[in-house]
Amino acid sequence: MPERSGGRLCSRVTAELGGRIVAGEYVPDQVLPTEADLCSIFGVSRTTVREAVKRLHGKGLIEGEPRKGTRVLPTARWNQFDAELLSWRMQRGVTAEIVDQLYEVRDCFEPRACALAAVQGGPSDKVQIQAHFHVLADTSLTTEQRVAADLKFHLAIFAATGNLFLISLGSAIRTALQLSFTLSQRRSPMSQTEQALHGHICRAILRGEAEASERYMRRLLKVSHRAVRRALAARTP
Amino acid sequence: MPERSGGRLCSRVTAELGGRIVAGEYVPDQVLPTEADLCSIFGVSRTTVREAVKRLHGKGLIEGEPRKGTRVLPTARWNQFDAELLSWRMQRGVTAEIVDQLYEVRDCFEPRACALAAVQGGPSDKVQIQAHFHVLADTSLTTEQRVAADLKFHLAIFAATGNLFLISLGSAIRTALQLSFTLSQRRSPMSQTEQALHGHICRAILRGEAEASERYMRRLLKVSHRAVRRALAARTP
DNA sequence: CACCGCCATTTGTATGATAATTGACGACGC
DNA sequence: GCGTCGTCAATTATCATACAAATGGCGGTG
Repeated sequence: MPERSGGRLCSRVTAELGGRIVAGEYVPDQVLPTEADLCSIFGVSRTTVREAVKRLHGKGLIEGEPRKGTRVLPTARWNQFDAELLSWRMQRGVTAEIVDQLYEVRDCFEPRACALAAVQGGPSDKVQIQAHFHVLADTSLTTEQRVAADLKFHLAIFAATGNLFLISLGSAIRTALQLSFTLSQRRSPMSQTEQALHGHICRAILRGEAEASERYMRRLLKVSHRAVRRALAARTP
Repeated sequence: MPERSGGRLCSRVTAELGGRIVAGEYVPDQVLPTEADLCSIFGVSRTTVREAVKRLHGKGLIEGEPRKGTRVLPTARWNQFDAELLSWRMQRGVTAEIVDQLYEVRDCFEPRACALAAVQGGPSDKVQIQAHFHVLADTSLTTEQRVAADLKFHLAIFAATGNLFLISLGSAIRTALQLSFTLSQRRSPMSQTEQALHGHICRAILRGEAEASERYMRRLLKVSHRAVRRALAARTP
């Protein structure tokens, strides 16, 4: 029985059940114990189980039909960009595969987001980006604080695009990155190269230079990806 | 009382409430009637309301705390790529803004997905892509059937990448495109240009030509975007 | 052997009650 | 007068129970 404290009971059950599903304990198509069984498994009432199940249904993980039971949906129907789902996946082991796929995705849209921010971002958006960069460059802060600033820097770029989809995508990425940084041993202070690239990106966006910001972001992602992979590889063996 | 038939009661309430939120009837931060009020508004029991609320919670639309009530979260925390959420947004009016942002995102991902499919896709993946293209090219079928094949063609490309995030993205896009096609008056038979571009993409992927497939997909998206915009503009005035 | 109808199982919905959380207000002491 | 503390009330969270609806299987019957 997971007696992890904090948070609502329903949330804990949701996380437990969701975690087991993403861990492959219950595989797509069919399965999942009946609600009554889940009650005894988790030691909670049917109401609570049901609400957890509904939350997972809302994320596209499962689907229920009377008499036939509640079955796990194929992974293609899961909302892989859901922040909670991502966090469950990464807490059950940050594999190189997840990280690689994540950077693949980031490489698709972050450079473009830079270009959009440079062209379409308003002055207030750009000031935000700059502000977060300044925190990032402040060497007197703790690593943790600078990691937070790093995330906010990237989120501010998304916000500047004004594209709801990209903004939402940013939130998901935020969760993933935060975990990948934290779990992969809070990599040593950001390299000089990454530091410098952040600066280049920031300035390019402020000046409205779309292509330059795009290029710099591509390079940053390449460098960052390598760093995360190294940190990950150094942990597992 | 929305007496729309079909589907479970809980699903209807979820769609109604979710629809009202995305329509801006309840704005972010604060508000939302108490559960008891929602019961009388929708004419259902508290159990049902609660399960609908939990589903929306799972999508990141709302958050509840005892005594403080249930409040709408800022749009940045919504899972914009959730298929249901997208469908609610588009059913309440497919604005040019949504379509534009959607194509912006597609332009980020789909060309890259083509390149990945060309390089990393296995033989069976590629056969699938080809099969859907052949349906698409069959002029003897109904428009509806070919629209379906069009969607499947794009989904097959995502599937061939093997990247879970991209595959999930495809599902969301699928919903959006289906609606945008349907609502925007099922545009006249796909233009010759689009037809030809699908063929170019298909062949380039089968041959493993990453850059070529990427280029063709970019052109297809450009053409398709214009077509949808035209269809949309012709409907509203 | 084939067809029909009843029964058991499982999710869906309803109802009522109790716990837990937290904001608001008022009483008390300094 | 002012601050601190306790009580109250409102609202979600959780529990227990019951009934409805759907569906697959089982057994009865011709």
